Amino acid sequence: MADGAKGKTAGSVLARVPKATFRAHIADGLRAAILNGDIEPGAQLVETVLADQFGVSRGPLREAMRQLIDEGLLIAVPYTGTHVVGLSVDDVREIYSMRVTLEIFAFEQIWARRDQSFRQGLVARLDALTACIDAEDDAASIVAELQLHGFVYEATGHKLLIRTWDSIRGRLQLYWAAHHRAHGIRGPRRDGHDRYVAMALSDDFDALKSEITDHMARGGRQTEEFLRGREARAVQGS
Amino acid sequence: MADGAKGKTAGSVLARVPKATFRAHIADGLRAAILNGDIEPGAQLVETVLADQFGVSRGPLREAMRQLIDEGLLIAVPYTGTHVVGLSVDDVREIYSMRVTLEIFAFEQIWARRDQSFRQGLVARLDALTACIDAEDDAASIVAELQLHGFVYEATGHKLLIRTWDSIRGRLQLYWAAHHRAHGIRGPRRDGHDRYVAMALSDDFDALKSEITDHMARGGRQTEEFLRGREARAVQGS
DNA sequence: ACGGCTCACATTGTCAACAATCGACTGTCT
DNA sequence: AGACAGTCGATTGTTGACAATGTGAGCCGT
Repeated sequence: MADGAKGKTAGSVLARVPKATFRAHIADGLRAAILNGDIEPGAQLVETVLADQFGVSRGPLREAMRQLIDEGLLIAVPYTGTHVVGLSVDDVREIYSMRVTLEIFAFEQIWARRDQSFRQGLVARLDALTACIDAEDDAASIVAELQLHGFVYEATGHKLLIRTWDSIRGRLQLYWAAHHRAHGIRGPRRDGHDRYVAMALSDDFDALKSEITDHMARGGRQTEEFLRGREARAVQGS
Repeated sequence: MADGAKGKTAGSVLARVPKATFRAHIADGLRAAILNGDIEPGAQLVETVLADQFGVSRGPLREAMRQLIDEGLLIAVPYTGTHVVGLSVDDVREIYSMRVTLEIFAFEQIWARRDQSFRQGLVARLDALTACIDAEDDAASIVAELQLHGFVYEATGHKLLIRTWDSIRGRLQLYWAAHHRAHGIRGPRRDGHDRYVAMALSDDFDALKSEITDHMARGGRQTEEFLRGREARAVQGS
């Protein structure tokens, strides 16, 4: 609609001024604290305490919490309390089974449209992930792996799919982060993702499908085993 | 208070006491108003006005609005305004393409576990839908169709999948409701769903898959055409 | 000693007032 | 006449106080 836009020199790089609104800022901070493990799964969150901690009133904090509830990281019961979501084997199974379907769907969407920039982007993110793994930086590896997979979703341009991925990513990161804190090294080995990317750039869609299925099965199994061990320990410790 | 109710005969059916909290109540009311067409797509929502209208303060209303934003029914830009989401052809394409994938996934999950109660539930919802169509009650038909498909998702017990369906259902209902208001009769004919259910109860998974694909293609095309006509009219009218 | 009741505390839900920001209008300068 | 700066109204963002609700401890009666 008549944007006129004459100049606007290089709009892309400097578009990120703080942009205001506490809500988003707080939500980011809280999310980071949860995924970082500063607040552990199952812990109760009290609005007044957090409000003080963030130095804001309860209003914006409330809205931030509600956003995290929608992301599936928090659970609230009225007039009673709000807790960080707990870790459960069932959830992991659901997340990984869903990822298989969604990721294959993503590749269906983009398969015929894979261009140079897609290939380059994918390889770049694989390199970044590999670098993090080689540097043995687990936290960075988790982020890099999420970005590798996230790039595929983004590339489809399918807004609804991206939304859905966003709603899963948080929980996935929560599990990985917990795994990382417990065992140190977590991520799949390098070659796992090498094969994944190779298939993604190949012309054999069926091979990619089974690679995704295997990839997820491996990841899911690994995470499940970690959780089962954790549960066993919890029972023992109680 | 302290109802003490030792008896509580039949705990399952009466679990739904009002349960308090304005937020949910307002969210329901607002959602209904939007889907009903009382507030039309693209319209601006002003917090103060709605707060008066609902007879509550801006606090709870704000949270209800934020919930609808997460459901994809509203769009807010900070300090500026909140609008009901507009109707777009791209969105419809995305929704229907996603539905194909999700619904096939749902049947994959439940295929081997289809028991008597599943079959009965499915048929019951088909009958309900058929009755609404025969009665030419479009509004009820829309709800019934959503419940038919929703039943499949629910039956999987896959919480994440159900969540995802919930996040799509609102938008889908928005489009159908708009279509209904514009053209009166909207829904696919009876036999479309008859075949769908027949396949869902058969033992031929591949046949079901193609039926779902066709089913969605028909629905998507129909909705798309409606939207294109609407856009053309809008351009003409402007 | 056990079950039920009451009461106080902790926490969330709700409200009305205040501040920050955006968009458009208007008046002025070139 | 055109463009820019300043200002005004509208709307959302934020705040602190107050009300409703759920939970657990302690008390009383049996």
